[in-house]
Amino acid sequence: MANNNDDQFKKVISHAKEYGYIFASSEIYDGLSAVYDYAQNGVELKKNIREYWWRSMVYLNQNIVGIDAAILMHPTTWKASGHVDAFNDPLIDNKDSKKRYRADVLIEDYAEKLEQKAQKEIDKAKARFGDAFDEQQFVTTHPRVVRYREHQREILARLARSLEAEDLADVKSLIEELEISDPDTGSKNWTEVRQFNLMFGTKLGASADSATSLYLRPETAQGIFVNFLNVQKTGRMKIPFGIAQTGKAFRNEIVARQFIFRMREFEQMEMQFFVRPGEELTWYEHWKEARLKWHLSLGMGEENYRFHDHEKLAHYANAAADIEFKFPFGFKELEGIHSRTDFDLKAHEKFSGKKLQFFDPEMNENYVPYVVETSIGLDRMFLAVLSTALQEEELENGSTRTVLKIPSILAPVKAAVLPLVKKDGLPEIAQAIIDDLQWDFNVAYDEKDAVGRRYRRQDAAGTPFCITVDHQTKDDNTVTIRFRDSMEQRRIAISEISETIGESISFKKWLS
RNA sequence: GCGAAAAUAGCUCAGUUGGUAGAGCGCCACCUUGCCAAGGUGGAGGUCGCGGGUUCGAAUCCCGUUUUUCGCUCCA
Repeated sequence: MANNNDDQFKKVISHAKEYGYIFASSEIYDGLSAVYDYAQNGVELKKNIREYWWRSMVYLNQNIVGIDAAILMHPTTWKASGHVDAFNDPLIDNKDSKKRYRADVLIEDYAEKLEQKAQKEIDKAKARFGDAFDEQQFVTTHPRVVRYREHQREILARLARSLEAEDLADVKSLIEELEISDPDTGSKNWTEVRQFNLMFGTKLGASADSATSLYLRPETAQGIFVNFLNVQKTGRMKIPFGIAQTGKAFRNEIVARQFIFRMREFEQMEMQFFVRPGEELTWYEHWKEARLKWHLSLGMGEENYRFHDHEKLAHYANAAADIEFKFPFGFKELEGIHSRTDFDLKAHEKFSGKKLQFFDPEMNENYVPYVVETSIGLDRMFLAVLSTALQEEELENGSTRTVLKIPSILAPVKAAVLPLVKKDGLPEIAQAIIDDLQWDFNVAYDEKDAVGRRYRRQDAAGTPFCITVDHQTKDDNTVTIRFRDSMEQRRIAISEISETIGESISFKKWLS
């Protein structure tokens, strides 16, 4: 089972390369870890997914508008968002158990144990003295309690000092002095402490000494939050309303793997929906449902999706769920729907000193809106489509067919126009058909090899329609249209081609 | 970052005890006059991931290194 899935995943990866969807970045230099390029077909599929999302979110919701914020943002943004703290971890490995821990957490846990010991003494005394117990006096005089607490304070103070000064050697020393061991195995054989910063740093300004340190954004959401008031004012938006954005984000993952599932440079499609405080959970449920409906509209199988509600919530959220998709390597997060409360806007108010509030005429008051976020990984969506679409079919005649059943609205090339033979004027007719279709659709031409083989070639590339020009075309201006998924063929007039394709890739048909 | 496995043509892979780099598919040209792949002829494409070493001689043995896959770890 696992092997089958591995095989399927390998096939997806090599098919992605062979048919011009995904290449490893800088391949001639042996590639770059966890960075990939979208190739000639990949760029079309990605663009089509983005557009399918954008139309659904922005065009079909009169109270949602889009923006495209810069990747570079003022550095204080990341202090306010919490990324500077939360994305910056001092990590240490145990050489024996091969386990990795956060060094600061190990030390904090040790300090916590001291506090527990002190608490134990207090509880003991409390039990002994009953009502006569003076806790205030006890904790300041009892030698063991005083010692535990003092020691704890010293440790935490030193940890804070070391982290502040980025003195990782001292953090290591602290672990050694305290004889902290691996919680699992008891080993004290530690590596050096290393700082892992998940944000990519860069410099603004050409000369090194005057340059400002910046980060490449680790999420697109903050570009929306800092523009909240601009959009609200200039767009005359009334709560509830949303701001949508697609764009690149960057994370220096410790381990980035599984093809394009986890990349260091990736693209998000996010929408932040601003609501009245207290109404956020209603909207949270609304967007959970709406987003799942969007996924299901593509017809990739209801059984391939499931919700995963978060039990452990991030510091800013009061409800969170993932839409998980069944990738070749199992169910994994594809999209997140988070109720982010007023955390982000409040934080930006605090750090910027600017009010980020909405005057609600119905309630006649100002407030900081609550936020419900939908955030989907475009690259993950791409992988979901590609891995589900790739199928090998056993045909009645015993042969197998490799076919990419990409939903036609997302397919990179909508139709291939094929002259049955490359003479007798058929190529010229085919070319004339292309000249007409290419105004509305991305179409391809192929005259090489037997037409059956060309069909298979287009199947493997994911093209939903083949238009074949034959000798009869010269007599009555009809062609054969052949459908990728059913392999069915139908005779239609040249004048009907555009309408037939157009109908099958109509947003209205797919999204309503 | 640790551990394990791997890296040979566009793809999938073979390559014997170290002795002149191969197959299938794909690609290109021409022929075959063709409606569901795999007819014929010809052709292009690889300093075997990279760098050292051992050897008369290295894809093959040794060391290092890079990348990939899987596991651990982390994950807003």
